[in-house]
Amino acid sequence: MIKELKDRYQHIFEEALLEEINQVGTYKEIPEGFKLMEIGNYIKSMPLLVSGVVKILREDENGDELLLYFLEQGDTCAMTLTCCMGQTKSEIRAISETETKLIMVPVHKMEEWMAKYHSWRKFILQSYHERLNDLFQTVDSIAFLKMDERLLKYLKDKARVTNDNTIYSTHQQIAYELHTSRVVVSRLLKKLENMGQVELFRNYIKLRDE
Amino acid sequence: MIKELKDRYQHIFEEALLEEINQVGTYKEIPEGFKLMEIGNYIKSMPLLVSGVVKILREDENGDELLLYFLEQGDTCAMTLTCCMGQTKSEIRAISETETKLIMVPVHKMEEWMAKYHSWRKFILQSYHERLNDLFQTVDSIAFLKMDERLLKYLKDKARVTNDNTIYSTHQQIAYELHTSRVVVSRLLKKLENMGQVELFRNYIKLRDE
DNA sequence: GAATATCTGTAACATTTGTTACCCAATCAA
DNA sequence: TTGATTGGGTAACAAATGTTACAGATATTC
Repeated sequence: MIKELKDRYQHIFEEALLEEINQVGTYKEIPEGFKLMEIGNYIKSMPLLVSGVVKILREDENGDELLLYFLEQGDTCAMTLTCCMGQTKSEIRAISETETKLIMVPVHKMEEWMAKYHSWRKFILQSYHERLNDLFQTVDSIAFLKMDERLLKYLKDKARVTNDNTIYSTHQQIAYELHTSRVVVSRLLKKLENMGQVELFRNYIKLRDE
Repeated sequence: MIKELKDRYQHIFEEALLEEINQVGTYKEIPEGFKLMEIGNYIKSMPLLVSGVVKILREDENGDELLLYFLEQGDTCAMTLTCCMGQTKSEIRAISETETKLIMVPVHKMEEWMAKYHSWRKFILQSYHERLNDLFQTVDSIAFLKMDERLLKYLKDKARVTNDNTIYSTHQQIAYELHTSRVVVSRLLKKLENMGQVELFRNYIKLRDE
C-alpha cells in the first residue's frame, strides 16, 4: 500500500476503501508553484492531499487574482466531485504553495464509493462543509476588514499553513493575492512594522510573536 | 402525497424516495421576513424549498450584515446536512425574502438516504456545488466590483429571484445587505437614475429594461 | 390636524484605497 | 565590472467610500 495513504488517511477511511484507493490511486509529488487546476478546465481526477499546501484562487475578467483559501493535508478539492458528475468546468485555479504530495483518484470511482462506503460519504460532505466555511471566512475578510487587517490575517494564515513565521513573498505577490497594488501593500506593511507586528526584509517578512 | 412535493421534486427524486419524504416530511408555509435559521443555532431539520425566496446572510462581530445569496425553489440549505452530522453550529442567518413554502425533513433520514438513493446523493452534491458557485459570485462582487456595480447587480439579482422589476426596499435596507451606509446607497442610486438604469420612488425602485 | 417618525436628497468633509512617479539598494546577467 | 532587472520606500495626487449634519417630503400615530 502507498505508505502516505496509510499514514494520512488510515483513521478516516475504512480498510476496504483504503485498499480500493490504493489500487486505483496514483501517488504524485508536485513541486512548488505548479498549477494543479485551471479555470475553465474539466477535471479528470480527484486529489487527496497527503502533505503540502495548495492555494485556491479566483480570477476576474481582467485577469486579476484573489486568494480564496488554502488546502492542507487531509483536504480535497470540493470542486472536483460535482465537476465530474455534472461535467461542468472549474471555477477556480489551484496552485501548489509548497512542494505537495497527493494521491490522484479517478473520478468514476467516486459515485460508486458514495453508495458503498460510509466513511467516503462523510469525508466528501465534510470537505464541502469545510470549504463553505473557508469561503465564509474569505467573504468576512473582504467585506468586513480593512486592508491592513486583511493583510495581517493573510500573513498569519500563510504562517499557519506553512508552519513557518517567515513568509517568503514579495510585496507584489501579496498584492496579487489580496487584489490590491504593490504600493498599498508596502505602505501597510511599513505601518505594521512600525506597530511591531512584523519585520520586513527583502523577499521575506517575519511575523512577530505576540 | 403533499401536492407541492410532487409538483416540484417529481423529476428530481425517484418514486420510492418521494414516498419516504412524503411520510416523514412536514409541509410549511412561512410568511415574508421570517427567520428560518440563526447564527450559532443547531439545526434539527432540512428545508426543501417549494416556492418563494430565502436570503442567506452573514454577520460580523459588530452585528453588521452582508447578503451572501438567495435560495429559490428546488434549493436546499447546504449548511444543514453537515451541521447535523457533525453537530456544528450554523454560520449563517436565513430569512424569507418572500412568502415561502417548504418541506421540512428530519435530519436523521439524510445519511440513510445518502446510502440508499442515487437521486438524493446527486441532489445533495449538486446543492453544495451550487452554493459554492453562489459564494464565488459573492466573492467576485465584493472583491472585484465597485459599489455602484455591486448595487446594480444586487437590484438585478433581487428582480430575478422575485420575478419582479420593482424592488420593494428602502435605501437603508439595501445598505444593510451590501454592508455600506444609507447615504452611499442614495448617492449611487441617484447616479444610476441619472444614467437611466433605474427609477426611484419612496419605498421602491424600478429597474429599467435594457 | 398636530406631533412624530420614516424616507430620501444633498452638502461638506474625513478616511481609505488606488495610481503615478521617482528614488535607492540588492541581485542578476553579460 | 558594468548594465539591467527586481524589490522596496515614499511622496503627491486621484478616486472611492464612509461620516455627519441637516432639510424637505411623506407616512403614521394620537
